[in-house]
Amino acid sequence: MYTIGQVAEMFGLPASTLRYYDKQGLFPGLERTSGIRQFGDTELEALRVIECLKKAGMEIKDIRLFMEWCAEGPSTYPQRKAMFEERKAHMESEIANMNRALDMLRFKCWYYEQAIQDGSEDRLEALIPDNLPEEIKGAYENAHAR
Amino acid sequence: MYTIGQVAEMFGLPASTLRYYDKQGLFPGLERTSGIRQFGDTELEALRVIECLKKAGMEIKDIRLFMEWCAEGPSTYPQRKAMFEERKAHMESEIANMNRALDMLRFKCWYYEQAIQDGSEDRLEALIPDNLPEEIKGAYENAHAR
DNA sequence: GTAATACCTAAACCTAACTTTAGGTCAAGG
DNA sequence: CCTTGACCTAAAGTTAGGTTTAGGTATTAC
Repeated sequence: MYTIGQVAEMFGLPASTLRYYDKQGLFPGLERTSGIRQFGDTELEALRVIECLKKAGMEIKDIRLFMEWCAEGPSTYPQRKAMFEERKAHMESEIANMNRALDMLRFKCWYYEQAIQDGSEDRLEALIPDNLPEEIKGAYENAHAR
Repeated sequence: MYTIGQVAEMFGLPASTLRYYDKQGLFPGLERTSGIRQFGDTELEALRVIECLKKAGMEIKDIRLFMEWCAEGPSTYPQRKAMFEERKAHMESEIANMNRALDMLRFKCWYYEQAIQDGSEDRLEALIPDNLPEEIKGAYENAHAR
């Protein structure tokens, strides 16, 4: 069993954030002795899952729902699975989107590199979009695909 | 030249957002005739860039900085390039992070699939982490790597 | 015994990025 | 004329996810 301060240290989070998560219902079974929170293995695992789900773009209220399902037992396996499947699909499309934005950035980096060498953008503008060098053509097309 | 309503329609954004962007200085050269905003090609291209930079996680105030540099001419090519390079690095690490979270999700989906078939998590817990099937081992290890 | 820590709460505050509201101008249509 | 619709502004409101503050308790250190 750990105190809030120890857990804060372990996860590199301020204690206030852990209190906030608790208040939002993210630790449904969290116990206390004389008012003081006792974090056990269940809560540490919950925190690991919370970190993942936050990276996956999930809101606190949905994470709470998941934690409640966990506390309810095997009858909620299907809901939990469905939630993860939905998140997985959402994230895959998010990553695809970000890769497109990244291609735009790659193109812009190349573009300014050329502009710096040339001293202006004029020569460059004549190259776009039909006379781009091979090295950057893919990124350009990917970034501008609708 | 387009009115704010036309641009809003073209980009699928509310006009209030375009006014907000303008107020934040995202269209430094935007002209008006008798008070009414006139969006030209420069502004449409700016909006495309804004959409990209927002996906790249950039804040409005940094996007404004970029737009100001564009308005200043060739002397700011190096700053602009540096900004894109920094964003590119940031995004690459973001995407790597998200891929780790995605592996955790893949593992969880598999896990609940098994739990539903078994009716409980008990058999499953005995498999983790050393007796996982090959198909999911990679995702598990990737998701739990520090 | 008293001072420093670590914990607790409720409630106010914060930030970003919008959105909504309230009130006003102007041109076209009936 | 007068109403409808598209534009304008400033300012207030909204949401999420915390963070900070103010005040209180309980344990340990000197």
